[in-house]
Amino acid sequence: MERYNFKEIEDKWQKTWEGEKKFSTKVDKNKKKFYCLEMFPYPSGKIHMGHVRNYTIGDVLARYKALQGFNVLHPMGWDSFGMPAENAARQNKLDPKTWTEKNISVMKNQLKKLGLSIDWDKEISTCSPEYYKHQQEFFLELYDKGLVYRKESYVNWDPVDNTVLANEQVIDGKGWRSGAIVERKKLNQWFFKITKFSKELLESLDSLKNWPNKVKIMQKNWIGKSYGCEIKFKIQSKKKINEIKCYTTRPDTLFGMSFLAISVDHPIAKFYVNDPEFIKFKEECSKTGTTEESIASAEKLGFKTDLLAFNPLDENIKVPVYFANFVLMDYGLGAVFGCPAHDQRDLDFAKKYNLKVTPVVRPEKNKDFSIDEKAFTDSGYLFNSKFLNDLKVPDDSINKTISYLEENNIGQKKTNYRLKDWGISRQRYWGCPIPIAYDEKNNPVKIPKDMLPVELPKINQLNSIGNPLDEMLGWKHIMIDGKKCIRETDTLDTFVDSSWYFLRFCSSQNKEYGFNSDEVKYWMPVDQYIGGVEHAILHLLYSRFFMHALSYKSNTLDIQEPFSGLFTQGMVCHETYKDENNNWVSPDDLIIKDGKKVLKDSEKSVKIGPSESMSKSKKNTIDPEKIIKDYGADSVRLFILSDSPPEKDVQWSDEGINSSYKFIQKLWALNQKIIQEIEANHSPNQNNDLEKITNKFIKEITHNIENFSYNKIIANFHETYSALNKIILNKIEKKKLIENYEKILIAISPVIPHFSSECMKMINVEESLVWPKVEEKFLYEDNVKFIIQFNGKTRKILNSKKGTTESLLLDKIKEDSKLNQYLNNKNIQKKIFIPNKLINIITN
RNA sequence: GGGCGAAUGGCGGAACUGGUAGACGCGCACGACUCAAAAUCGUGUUUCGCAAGAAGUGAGAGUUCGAUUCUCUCUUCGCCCA
Repeated sequence: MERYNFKEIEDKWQKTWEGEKKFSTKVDKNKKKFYCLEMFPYPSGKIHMGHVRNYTIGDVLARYKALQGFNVLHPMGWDSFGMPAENAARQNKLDPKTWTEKNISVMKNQLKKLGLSIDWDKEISTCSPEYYKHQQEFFLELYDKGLVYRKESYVNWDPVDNTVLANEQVIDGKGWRSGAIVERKKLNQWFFKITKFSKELLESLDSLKNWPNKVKIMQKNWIGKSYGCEIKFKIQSKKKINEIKCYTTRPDTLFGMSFLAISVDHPIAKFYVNDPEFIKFKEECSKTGTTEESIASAEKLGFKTDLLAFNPLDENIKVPVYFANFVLMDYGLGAVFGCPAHDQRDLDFAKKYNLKVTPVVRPEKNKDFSIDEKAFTDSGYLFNSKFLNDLKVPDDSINKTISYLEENNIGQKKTNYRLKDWGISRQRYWGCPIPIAYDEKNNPVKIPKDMLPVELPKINQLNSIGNPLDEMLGWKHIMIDGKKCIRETDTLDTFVDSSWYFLRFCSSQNKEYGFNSDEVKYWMPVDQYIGGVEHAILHLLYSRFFMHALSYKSNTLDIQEPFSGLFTQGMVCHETYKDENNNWVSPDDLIIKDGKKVLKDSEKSVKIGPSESMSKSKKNTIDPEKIIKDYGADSVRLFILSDSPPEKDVQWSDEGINSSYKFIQKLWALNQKIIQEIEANHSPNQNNDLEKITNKFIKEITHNIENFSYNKIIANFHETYSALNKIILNKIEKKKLIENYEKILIAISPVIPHFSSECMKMINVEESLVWPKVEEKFLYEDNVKFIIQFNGKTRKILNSKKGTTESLLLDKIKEDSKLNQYLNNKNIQKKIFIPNKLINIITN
């Protein structure tokens, strides 16, 4: 028998689909829409197994929804601005544009070989001027709405490469390339006012019913709403400083206050700018990075001022005021009061500077309590706190203290968010230019609409130092309304590019504006968004913000939430290998000899390590293109779904892909048998289970696709294959066989579309296909399996008619030679009977 | 340190609202075909036991006629935040 020639058949169907534009979609208001979107890839060079998994999961859903009659939008694009292109360009001395475009064309070809049902007519690339032109318009639109502003802010500065580093380029406080210690440096930068929507972004999370709970919790924590209090502290000073305001979530610990700590960027720092000691201290502070983590783990440092702060609850108590490196100006008010007994950071600080440690919360009333090395942060009762003593911590104590502070006009209840405004300036070449220039007084001027897009100037070679746009004088200097201006040379964070691409897909060719509002109204929101959980916070939050911001004060757009459904898939893992010198070894360099994996060249054995997420550094990657070439796209699709539930990690294995390949060959053999049976043209005959098998299969597979239980779909495939194989030679009537086989082929088509199309062609199924309905009548069972339990232990399964009564079942049990033993010489104390399911007899 | 989640054969994993634990796949063993091997097909495969049977879902308790599923405590691991 002829083997299944996947190469020829897959190629044929991919060409057919492309030729007839099978997957191109248009707005059709008579049809219900379904917007299926997977996170678009960064064109890094080649697709990897993570992409294969992501896009296969999405493709199964898109094809299934299309068969169900939905008008499906399933587009693809390229997140094509970003640092890897710049790094590659510096290394290989070429233009990032050339590098990126080459990668896109390679990867697009690879994706096409997977047989995805993508509407390539809607393809977009964020680095093309047709795309980022509209992004620049949006920027100016948000600028007009007051949602964009400029301020001085810290960046990670690499003093050797003279460049700004992203947080992930800072490794252990050092620059990833130069190894130099990273400094904090202040630069003028652009921000999106995401904090304006803190409340909305938090509250509308509840409306996202089809999001994983864990992602919603992560976003909630990131936004970080807290209830607290702003407190005024009177200051004793020879300078013109009367008071300092602090924000705190723990006003109830005020009697434990032993110092006040303020940020070096706090307004009162201006009184110290000429103090050489302070300047030195500020420089010292700039040596820690900008991430919360690096600030938290750095040694706590303070600079003692000549100021004293009064405790607002008892003016006889005065405490010193310090500038401290762990207080940031952009959280709260840039000033906090220190209560060492109940905050570990404050305790470390107090120990270093010999400050008083007064405990004010103790776990039990009327018991001695003191603080040693560890701050006490649990709940308990207040003490050492005069009129607040014995209040229950935290609820009573915080509320009562706030009431007292408000009544006495010392403090005010306030809600605070951890979320900070989104810094969007990047001192890089390969990004979307910010459509702003500065006049001679350095005031920002919008680039007029008719001068958009601000195109990135062509560049021949990137230097390793600084931002190349700074050097492009011809580009930088422009005239706006007859005035000499200088362009902004920073580019936008690439997260901006991906914050609205899903809108662009709705009308990707629209020239006038970023999208057409009619088309957006029809397609949006994305019904199912699929991608890695690593984007659970930033990308998803930024996209949500962008929708809120575009809808804000808009009469054309009123969609707040871009993604009504979200699915986060797991990673693809592979075993790791090391040679005798502990160097990573690629699976491609191994062969199997005597059942053991050995090095191809030397035949030396390797150490097999744990299965880990595929990465170039551990050399445990598998190239999808090679696998598709060897096994075919359908086999790859089948395997990538089969072993694990999609939300969990999956182990790639040679045995696994091989088994999928063999399964398709078996299906092909079955197909040949079926064709022969159809040609045999059997006359009608009773008594076979074909309809039952078909309908059971459709019922299960429908349920499993709806629930993202894709691994169980593959199990359904195997079960159905075995069942069919058993009955197929039972001389089934031609018409019935074709009808059922067609349904089965449609049901497997979302996973293995090429194979299914080929088989359908062989039985001449050509009309437009519809997902089959389950016919319950074929699933009706006369007999039910009754579970017979004695004292809770299952002893036998009895087949009996549906609706068998308790007493009838009991009779059957008494007749059964094995079961009646359990009743001999026993009294029945109790019987639990569940109709058509179970009887449990309790005896003594 | 905080939040979230997970733990089931040699391995990946099934078990819908509590009701036959181990579907399906991998691996392994045996058998058929073959001079032989590969491929293919068939049978078996939680553990102990020849068997009848007993034990068994990370550990310990609890609720229940009945718990992988619900509650509590603990252990280990993963992810996110710090």
